[in-house]
Amino acid sequence: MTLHKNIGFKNSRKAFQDASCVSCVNSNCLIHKNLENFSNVDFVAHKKTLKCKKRQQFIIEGAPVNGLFFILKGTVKVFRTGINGRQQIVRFAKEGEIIGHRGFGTEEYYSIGAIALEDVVLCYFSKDDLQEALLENPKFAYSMMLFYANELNRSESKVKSISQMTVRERVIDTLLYIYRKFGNLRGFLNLSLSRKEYADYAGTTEEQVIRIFSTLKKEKLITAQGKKIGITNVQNLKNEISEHNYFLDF
Amino acid sequence: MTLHKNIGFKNSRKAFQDASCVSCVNSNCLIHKNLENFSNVDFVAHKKTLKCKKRQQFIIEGAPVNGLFFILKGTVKVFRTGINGRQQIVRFAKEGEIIGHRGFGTEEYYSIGAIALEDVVLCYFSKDDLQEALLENPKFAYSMMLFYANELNRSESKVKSISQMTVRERVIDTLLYIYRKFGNLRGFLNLSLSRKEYADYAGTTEEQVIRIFSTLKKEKLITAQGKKIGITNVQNLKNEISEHNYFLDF
DNA sequence: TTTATAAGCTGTTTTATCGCAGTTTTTAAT
DNA sequence: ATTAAAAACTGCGATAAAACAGCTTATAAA
Repeated sequence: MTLHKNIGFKNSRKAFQDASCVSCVNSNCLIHKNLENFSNVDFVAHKKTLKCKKRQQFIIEGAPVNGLFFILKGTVKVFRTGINGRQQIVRFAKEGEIIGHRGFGTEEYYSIGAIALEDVVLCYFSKDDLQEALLENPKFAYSMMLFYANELNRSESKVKSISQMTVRERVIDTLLYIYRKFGNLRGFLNLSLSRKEYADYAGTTEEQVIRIFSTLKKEKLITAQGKKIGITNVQNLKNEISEHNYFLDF
Repeated sequence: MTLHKNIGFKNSRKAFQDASCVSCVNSNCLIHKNLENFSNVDFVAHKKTLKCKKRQQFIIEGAPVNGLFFILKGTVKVFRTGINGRQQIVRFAKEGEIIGHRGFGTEEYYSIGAIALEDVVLCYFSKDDLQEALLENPKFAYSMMLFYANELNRSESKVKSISQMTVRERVIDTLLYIYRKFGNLRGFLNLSLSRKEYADYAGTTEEQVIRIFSTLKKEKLITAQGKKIGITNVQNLKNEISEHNYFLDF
């Protein structure tokens, strides 16, 4: 029953899609890592690839959960909307990462929205296909479990940060988070964000971020040319928040 | 190889311990729920049961992770220590719940501490045994994955709360959390906490909690006799935080 | 019963952060 | 190149929350 799907290329389209996971550049993608363990090749064959233009929102808060996205290429902003429309940015995600997993538990509806920060290519797996794959492949399920466990640690670490750090410390923490995750490009952080977006991640206001940025500039801790932010000395910034045993969250 | 372990009671102690999971009163325990799927009975046989006196700390922050605890009986406080020893209470846990799972990912060390709020009985499973059980039992791994997914939703909901709610709202949120999780006993919340503990959960100070409690008393929203807190009208309290689409976290 | 210690309470002061308003600069569109 | 619109910036007043200090009431120990 399953054998004839593995051999030959009668269905060339399916064969190509299989290959697209096998030869995927995102070697840290959980699907890619567990490919050899899937007895049912259909799982990967069923995946859909979709493209999003910059600024396009592909997950709407409150929409029913049908499946899960893996980023093949590009950068994504994940957020929730709070009181009086105030936005809380949950995280920034890049290629290889999973989006929409928060709704995969007992949740019927997405608790987050997701928007493309630049042109993005996404791999989409339906909830049913994923569930089937998880239940037949314990290694995959175990990998996913560990993934969630790490996300949980990250999130609870952020609870502590927000409730114990000052605004200045949270802004610095955000800068370091962007630096760890997206690195540098020609002396500037390799992800351009507005002051408002920094604020929405750090849990403060645009004005505070502007104020703190200009102070940090005076203190020669960062450089700024419009949206381009450069960290002069990473260690100096780290030192300021070292008491809050800061957590590496990629 | 495995058969002789199932039949007969040569090792009566082991047989008793197997039974203790089969006939466990915590029907929502993930081990209990997945018992029929474990091919290797040793897993449950290896579990250790331990008792903790009130106020005893059984997980120390920073200690290496060796395994995972399930609460058989009693109530537990889970916390982290922040700057200048300030305590952040992560959650309160009761029978059937898992403790120490935050360290089960790639974490080598517990990122939290756990202390018994009353006399507690714990079931302990080693990390190795659990890993083995998870990798041979996809249903169990899937259950654990969903458990983590829900914990993640809870935690990220808390990030939003803390960064967008006022202190008064957070204190009310905490009261409702205790009510949902531990219910009422003769008109009072069925878990006695100090004002300091309310503060450490809500992310504020003891004085604030005291002030807000006395205001809520004047407003006839709660009653208080020392540590015993009674919620007069649950709906009225809920209404105050309804804008923050509040999340049911048991 | 007395004493000690912790927990609860309240008024005042201090501080951090927010929100507003007005200005300048940058970016994008025509 | 010109214009419009958005983003960045700054000062100032308002405010929520924290920190401090002193006092009272429980709770536990001697």
